[in-house]
Amino acid sequence: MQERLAGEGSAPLYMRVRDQLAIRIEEGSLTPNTRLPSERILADEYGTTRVTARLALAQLEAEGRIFRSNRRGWFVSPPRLIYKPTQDYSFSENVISQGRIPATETLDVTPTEINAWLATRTGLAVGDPIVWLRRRRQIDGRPVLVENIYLNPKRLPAIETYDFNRSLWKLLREQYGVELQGKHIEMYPTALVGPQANALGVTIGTAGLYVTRCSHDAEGGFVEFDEEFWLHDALSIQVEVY
Amino acid sequence: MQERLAGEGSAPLYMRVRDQLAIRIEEGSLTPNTRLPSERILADEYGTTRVTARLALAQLEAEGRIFRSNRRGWFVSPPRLIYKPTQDYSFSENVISQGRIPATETLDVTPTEINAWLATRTGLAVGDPIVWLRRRRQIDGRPVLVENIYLNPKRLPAIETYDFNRSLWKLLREQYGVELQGKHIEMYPTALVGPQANALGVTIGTAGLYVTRCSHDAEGGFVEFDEEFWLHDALSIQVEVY
DNA sequence: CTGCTTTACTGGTATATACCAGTTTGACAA
DNA sequence: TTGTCAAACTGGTATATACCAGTAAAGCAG
Repeated sequence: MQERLAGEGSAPLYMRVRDQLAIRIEEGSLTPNTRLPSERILADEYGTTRVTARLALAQLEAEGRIFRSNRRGWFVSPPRLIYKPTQDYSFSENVISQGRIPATETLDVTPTEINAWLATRTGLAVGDPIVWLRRRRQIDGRPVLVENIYLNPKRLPAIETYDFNRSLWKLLREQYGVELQGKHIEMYPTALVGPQANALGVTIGTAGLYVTRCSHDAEGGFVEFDEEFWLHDALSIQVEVY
Repeated sequence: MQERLAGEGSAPLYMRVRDQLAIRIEEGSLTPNTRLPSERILADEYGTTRVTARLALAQLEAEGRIFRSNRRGWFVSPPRLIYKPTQDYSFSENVISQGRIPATETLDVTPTEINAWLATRTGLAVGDPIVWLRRRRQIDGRPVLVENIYLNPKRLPAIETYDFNRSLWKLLREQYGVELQGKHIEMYPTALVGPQANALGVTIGTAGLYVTRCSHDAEGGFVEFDEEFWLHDALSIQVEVY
């Protein structure tokens, strides 16, 4: 190809490449979940090198417009899931209501003990028993979050014997009569590292959103503490205040 | 120096450099707002090249642990500001209550008209008058967000004549008797580009958090629409639900 | 001491190249 | 037709190098 981009705007080359790709996404010639041309081909098309092409791709990734799948290529990001933490309790119902297909996988269920960090979050004492549940959740087949859930076995006896590949919220309500009342939610953007990046199949350091949620029942007793690691391009958060 | 890092864990070199720097931050030999050694010096210290050193730095930046100031160097990030969108109305008061020093600069005040995008957000009609206000806000001298505020001149006559380098929320209450009642908040992680990156003095593409807030008064009338662009490492969001 | 200019230093952008580690595809054998 | 294996291709990591564009410090002139 060797079609060099004009340097009119004097913008950096990698931003001009970014702009060209953004146009191809916006105008619809590249639709959600479509694979982009490979880095080597893009570099050739725009008359530059892989390093610069990767800068342009990293830019679009940071904007949440494309994502990568390990050694498979770059893909156009699907729309963000709208998530209303003050209203939504069920991931699955929320995903379905937006016309998409949810999936949940249980990675691990481990009875363990409260450590210092969990003690300050849950109000329980260090050494108290807790059930640690790890799940991965998908939208349209794409893993978008992993979560660590810590369940209070005093409030939820034999909780570890249930199937977790379904709505936890429904399980708590139907099997234990728990009506979640209060929640404390905290969230901030950060990078996905270690087990979280692995479980989501993304490069270590991919941008993410970290969300924690501590739920209590109607009597104010601690029920569950939830720690979620989302892909940063997968959700949009909405809060209504009255 | 030329002290090459052992490759025991077989982790990539740039991650091992990252780990070394993270330790220096955690143990306190690098404190908030301290400048890190320059990229060239780091590359030399760890026996590698600038490109790899930059990978390590970009990693820590994505995690929100360091930030850069254009051509001045890399610095250790200060703690995140805790922001409770359901409770907090005043940026300044919130910053002060966390023992830090706020500052606000008015960048621009422009009377203009509602466009299609604003119409869907505010409920007003295309062509209706609106006052567009641009501000930059700092914590301890570091610009952490820029905002576009759209004020309803029908509800707030002569609003453009006031000084905006203070709490807008107090201005509305004291001068117009507005008691904000309902808010619709939306937020998602994205990259800072164009005027926003410029105003914050960061590289185009720096990770950010985009927050919009639409406020109504007690009678349900539209008062103001606010669009905020935050540095991604500057805040932690907390929501309480009862 | 003050104010200006020069210089050194910083990160920002870019090229060229190489090898590695998974994924996908296509050829071939059973 | 099915299963296996090799080849081609993908992004991931890394070195070496160069020049540009701002920042900050040193030095000099007044």
